[in-house]
Amino acid sequence: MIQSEKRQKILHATLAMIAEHGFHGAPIADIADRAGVGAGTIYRYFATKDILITELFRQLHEKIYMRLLEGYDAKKPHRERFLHLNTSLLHYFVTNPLEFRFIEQYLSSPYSILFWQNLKQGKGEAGLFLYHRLFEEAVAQKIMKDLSLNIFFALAFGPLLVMARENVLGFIVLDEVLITGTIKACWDAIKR
Amino acid sequence: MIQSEKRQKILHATLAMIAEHGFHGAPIADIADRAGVGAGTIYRYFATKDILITELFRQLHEKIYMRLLEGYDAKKPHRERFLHLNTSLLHYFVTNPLEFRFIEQYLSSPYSILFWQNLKQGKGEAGLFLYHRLFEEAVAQKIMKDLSLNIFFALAFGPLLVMARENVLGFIVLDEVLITGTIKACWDAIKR
Amino acid sequence: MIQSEKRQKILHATLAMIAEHGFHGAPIADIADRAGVGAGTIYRYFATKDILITELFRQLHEKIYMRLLEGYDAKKPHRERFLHLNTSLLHYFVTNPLEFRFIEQYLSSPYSILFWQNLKQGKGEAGLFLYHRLFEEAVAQKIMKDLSLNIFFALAFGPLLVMARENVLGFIVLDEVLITGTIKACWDAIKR
Amino acid sequence: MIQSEKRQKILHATLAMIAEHGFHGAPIADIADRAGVGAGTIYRYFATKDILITELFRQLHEKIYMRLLEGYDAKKPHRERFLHLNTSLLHYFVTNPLEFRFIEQYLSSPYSILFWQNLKQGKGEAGLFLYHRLFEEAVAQKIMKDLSLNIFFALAFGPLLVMARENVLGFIVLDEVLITGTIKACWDAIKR
DNA sequence: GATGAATGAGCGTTCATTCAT
DNA sequence: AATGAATGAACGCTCATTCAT
Repeated sequence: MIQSEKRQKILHATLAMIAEHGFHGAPIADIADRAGVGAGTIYRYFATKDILITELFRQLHEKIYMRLLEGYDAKKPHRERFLHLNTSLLHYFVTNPLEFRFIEQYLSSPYSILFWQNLKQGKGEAGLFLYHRLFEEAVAQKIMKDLSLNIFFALAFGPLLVMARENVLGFIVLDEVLITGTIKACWDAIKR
Repeated sequence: MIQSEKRQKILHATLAMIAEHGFHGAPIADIADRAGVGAGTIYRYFATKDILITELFRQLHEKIYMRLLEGYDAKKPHRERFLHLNTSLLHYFVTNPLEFRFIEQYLSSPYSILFWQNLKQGKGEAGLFLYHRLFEEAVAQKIMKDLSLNIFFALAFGPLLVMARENVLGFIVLDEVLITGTIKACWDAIKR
Repeated sequence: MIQSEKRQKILHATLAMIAEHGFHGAPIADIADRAGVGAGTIYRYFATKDILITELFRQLHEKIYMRLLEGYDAKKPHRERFLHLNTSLLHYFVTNPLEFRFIEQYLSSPYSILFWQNLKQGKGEAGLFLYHRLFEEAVAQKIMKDLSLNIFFALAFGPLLVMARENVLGFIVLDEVLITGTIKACWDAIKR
Repeated sequence: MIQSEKRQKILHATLAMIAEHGFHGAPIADIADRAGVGAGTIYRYFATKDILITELFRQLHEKIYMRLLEGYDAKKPHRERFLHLNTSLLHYFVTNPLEFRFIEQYLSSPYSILFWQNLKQGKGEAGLFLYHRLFEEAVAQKIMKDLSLNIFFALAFGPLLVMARENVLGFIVLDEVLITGTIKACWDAIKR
């Protein structure tokens, strides 16, 4: 097994363990077992458990950002761009429930405070950047309500996160129709 | 100090510790110190740490439900009722940031699985019940879109949770005007 | 309830708890519950738990000694006296299994070291004293083997303790005939 | 140090601590110190303290059984076989006082209930098996008294246990002559 | 005198991290 | 480079003892 493969196995085992059992139920020994490596080996790739977790989040975040960019066309109408982004994101969470469970826990915990701060300071390329531009333009063109960016984020992401959670818990089954329908409703909340 | 006071002190210390430092950073010894009691004392009121945490959530949940009922009038128009509920809730989170931080972490963690299941099975009186009725009526009267309950919950709560988080992290300052404005936008998402 | 009654209740609760659950499984709180008194009350009668246990043993020891004296006639033949003492003792253990369980654990634990030392130094009146005299006389009169006192104790008490244990564990049912028969066999071991 | 050595060091430290200070006075931390290992290390070899103790007893029991078999010849006369077994056992206890102290406490405590039950049900090879056969034959051949097995055990082991205790407490000094003499007296108790 | 709530030292156990192999 | 046995600090929890009522 080459190095980067091993690194990925460790990251994935961490993802699965935390997604399924929470931060509480994910000791390094179990992660190592699940990754098929020795416990000590993990420390050759990640200096501490916290860094492993932070790095896992960073990687997922980047991966999702890349996914959102796929097929995104900054020249299309704002509504269409918005639908594209949110539909992609929700679709991603629905097809990757473990990742969603991890991200959800990460973002709700004190772990994420640094992430949020960096994000708001514009450090690190992020999906938010796309929304940022989209919202600013649309507000200027009076297509969207005259609300602040943070409010738009709330109106745009909030419903999506709750739906992804309901999906992961088995309370709803999200198909393409339902996803599109709901994202359209989100648009209603922000459009003028 | 009378017994129920001490119990409340313990619950509040738990709330504050977990809100500020996460489940990780809240050992019983620290909670006890913060509550001004001995570590052993906590176990006179709560059999295990898990039960303490679960009970804390249950109590907050009940308290918030009561708060939502205040001034709620089932005879008023649906939009007004919706605005009342969501405004009250967001207002509550804004004025009780520690409680929000705790609730957010609790609901994102495996702790909450039981809670969600009970909720969906209608066990325990909950704020959701009010929304339930409200949504069903409004859908029947073609005031709201023809979406499922779970989708409404997502559209109604999602933005609110994100805003409360942004508020607690200091990214936005929510005043009454902003709260009302955003909740009205939420209504746009669900109304026909 | 008068004082001495309460004291007895505490002693009996201690006896029962330790007999049934061992030294491990007998916290003061449980003993207090079983005795029907407050936990603090126990400390008005016994300075520490160790003293309570030691005093319980002392009391049982004295009680049993008194029992052995009943009907004991130093003028009867040695064999008869021996049969009387051992039969009484085994009978006592059979009819008081909790006391036997407690005594057995006490004597096997480091608690008892002091007791043994005192006994050997002749401190405290004890059943052993009767045996002491009996053995010395019988050896002098060539009725018993020419063995040391300690060996006689072993030959006289050893079988009795094992039988009492087998009885308490339900492996044998000891009736009068069996008791007498076995004690007679013990006599065979020590007589010339 | 190889693994099995470390395991043995832990078992021996447990033996010594419990023999000297009782179950009470043998916390894992002290056992670990005495074994020269970290406290956590013990849990790599034994899942719980109870399992450590139970396993220690099991191992001692097996070792002693093996010792009794040494030089045991089922074709020799019953008396000789009996003297061999009991002399070996008492000799073992005299030369291994710590083991005797531990075994004594173990067998008197609630720990041992399971052991007794298994023994009586014939589970696990045990020294008792040898006695079993010996007694049955000797009774059939009218060499021994017509008593039940349990009674024989009492008459055979009882004195031996008391003597071992007196030896360990320093009240008697058992040499070969004394051991043999006493065991012969035990035979008198069971022979016809 | 009697209580039982309160205490905190001390327990058994876990687990992030280290390091000899 | 990789391992996993070893570690011990830190955890959740218990319980003998105290003391305000």
